[in-house]
Amino acid sequence: MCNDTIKDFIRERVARDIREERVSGGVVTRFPPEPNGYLHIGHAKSICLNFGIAEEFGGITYLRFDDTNPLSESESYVLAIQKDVRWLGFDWESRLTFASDYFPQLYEFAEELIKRGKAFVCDLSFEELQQSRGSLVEPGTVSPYRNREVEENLDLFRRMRGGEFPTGSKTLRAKIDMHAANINMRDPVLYRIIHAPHHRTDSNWCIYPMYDFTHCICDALEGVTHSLCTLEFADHRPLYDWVLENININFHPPQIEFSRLGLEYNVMSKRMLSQLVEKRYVSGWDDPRMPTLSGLRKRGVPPAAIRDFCNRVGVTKQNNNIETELLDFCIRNTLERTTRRAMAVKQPLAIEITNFEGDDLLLEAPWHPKNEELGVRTFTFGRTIYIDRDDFAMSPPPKFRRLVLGGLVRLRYAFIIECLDVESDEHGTVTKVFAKYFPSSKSGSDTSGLKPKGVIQFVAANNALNAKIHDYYRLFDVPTPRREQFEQEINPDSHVVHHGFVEKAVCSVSDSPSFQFERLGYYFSSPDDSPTQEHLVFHRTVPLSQGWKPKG
RNA sequence: UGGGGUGUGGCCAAGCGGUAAGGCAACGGGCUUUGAACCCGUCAUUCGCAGGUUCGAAUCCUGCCACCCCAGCCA
Repeated sequence: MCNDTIKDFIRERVARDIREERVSGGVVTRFPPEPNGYLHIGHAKSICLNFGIAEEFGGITYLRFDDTNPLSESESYVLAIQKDVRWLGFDWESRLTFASDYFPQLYEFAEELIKRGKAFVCDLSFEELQQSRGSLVEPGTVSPYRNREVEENLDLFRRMRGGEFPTGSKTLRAKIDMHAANINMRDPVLYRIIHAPHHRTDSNWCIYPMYDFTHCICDALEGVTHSLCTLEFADHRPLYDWVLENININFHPPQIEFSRLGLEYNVMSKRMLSQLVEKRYVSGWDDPRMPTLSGLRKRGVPPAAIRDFCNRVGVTKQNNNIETELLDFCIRNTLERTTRRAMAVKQPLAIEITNFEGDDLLLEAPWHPKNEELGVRTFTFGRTIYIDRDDFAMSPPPKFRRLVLGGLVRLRYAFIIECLDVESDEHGTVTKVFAKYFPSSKSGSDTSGLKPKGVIQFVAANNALNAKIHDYYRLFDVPTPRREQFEQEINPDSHVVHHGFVEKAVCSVSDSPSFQFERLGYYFSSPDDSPTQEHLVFHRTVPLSQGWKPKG
């Protein structure tokens, strides 16, 4: 974690507001997700910002669901989102709210607007409204219903609420300016008719308020001192302010925008993410390749790593596309000190130790090379052992420091071996290696005087447990997948499964699902995976950083 | 041809008129029974471009250029 005091333009603003006594009752922020999808790492940036600021300045944060559209929202998302926020490490305590909690008040404010002649009921169809809105360069045209009397508007609006009109047949619109350069100000829709049950209010309502009308009022009612949102809402700020200025409400939060998080080789749009799920490119919202919080969790990414990441990327208004290396760094950095080491082979290659006779030897190694508190584990060495295919080469590339025919290598925490011979199949693929070991070279008490160039991990046949090892790679082939063709840019090799072995000792650990398989990476045994008799299951959280790449 | 936002090294990002922080990546070296971790060191004469103001500009002014967002009864 970086311990430096975080500083960005929003925190500076908050600090200044406090200093100049503009926030009398303490800082209040909110995280306002719509329950129509799962949270992703971009949301984490917003969560860390909102909850982080409240923590730092002694304030409070609401978790408020922006549930004004019953057509796309549901209870299951509400639950999933709460789980993710909690997992990330934040607590809203008693401050769980829903925009739908405020439907009665919102309705009253709408009537107030009508009574003040600031809103009218419009009968324009969807297409007509779209037509009359104008374009980016042409002003809109005024609705023929704009001049209805207050009484008529009130009557119509009440009947809309009463369920007299079909879905989509009428809207309540703000009376602002059809000539406004900002399209959001061209008499925007405030309420629409939707005859559909809502996950919280069931069928109590058939009219639902729009985001622009709802969000600012909810912020004000909750006393939000700093309403933080992403840049695409900057154009909505004049409307946010207009609504609050035209109703009788005694609080007016400032809206402050920052840029959303971009992560290379990923997509962050809810639409694209749900496409990946629906079209089965991934196994679900929690697929370990997804940038969702549930996906990251399933991959074994610790929440602290995500928080660290969010703090490191900063908060500005610049468009950004963060390299995945930074996230990987944060993950390794938080896992490094506390994660047990173990040995595993992904693609087993058998070695017969020709000069080994009798029962396996019992050996010992620390769970962590530096953190002694983690203690030690035992494992065995015997006549048959497995190493990774990658750690043996008949024709090694330059600077290869592993096992070669006639060469020496150190088996991690065990002995030095020398490769004597190999056995190959008809394709020339090595199927078995014959080697001799040097009894005097035992780790910790080596008197052999031999100096092998490299060290590789191994698992003795008698100490091996079957393991299904999932390796994950980037989901996309390109740094910035394009909305129009992202399906063609999916990396077909983003998921590789190996049937390998891990040392038995991993089963004796119950307090942590994460291991660093030495020289391979950090792996995670997900509690979601149903345990089977045949094999253990591990997901690669992140590979180790590579100091040497084969093939140069 | 409208409105809003942004331009500092490969990716982020400080900088708020006094002579370019930091992180990641990369590269070089040390250490090493994980080619990991760890430790050293290198990495912007220059801040989108062009003018101007000033003793002095990434910071102020003017003009240009580039990129992102906006025409849901989505949020």
